[in-house]
Amino acid sequence: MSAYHRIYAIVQQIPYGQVATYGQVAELAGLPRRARLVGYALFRVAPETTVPWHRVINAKGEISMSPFREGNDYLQRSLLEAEGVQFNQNGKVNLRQYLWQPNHR
DNA sequence: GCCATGACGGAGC
DNA sequence: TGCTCCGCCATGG
Repeated sequence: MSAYHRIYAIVQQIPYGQVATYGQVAELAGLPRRARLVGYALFRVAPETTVPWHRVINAKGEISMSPFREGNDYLQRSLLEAEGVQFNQNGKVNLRQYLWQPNHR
């Protein structure tokens, strides 16, 4: 089983209306300090799976932009807003409010 | 099998 | 408060 597969398994557990950070997903997947791999993994699978990739954002509470995404980053924001996640003026979400807390169910 | 890459994170200035 | 730099390492060519 590849590291990517485990990452996807974790992402699928993120509840509707909540978000998780790359580092958090990496840790839960048993891959501490490999946040970059999480982002890379999602980049490679995004268009082909039902994984809620849009619920994964960076530690700052922002959507990670990349020229390779060609606008998918904006789509991500729309999908989150559709789930009730609110963004502030700086394009950030309040992690204290929306961050997924596995322990807390 | 070697090498560049990359949706990050966090320390340092 | 904000920008830069560096460590991390699986994947693909």
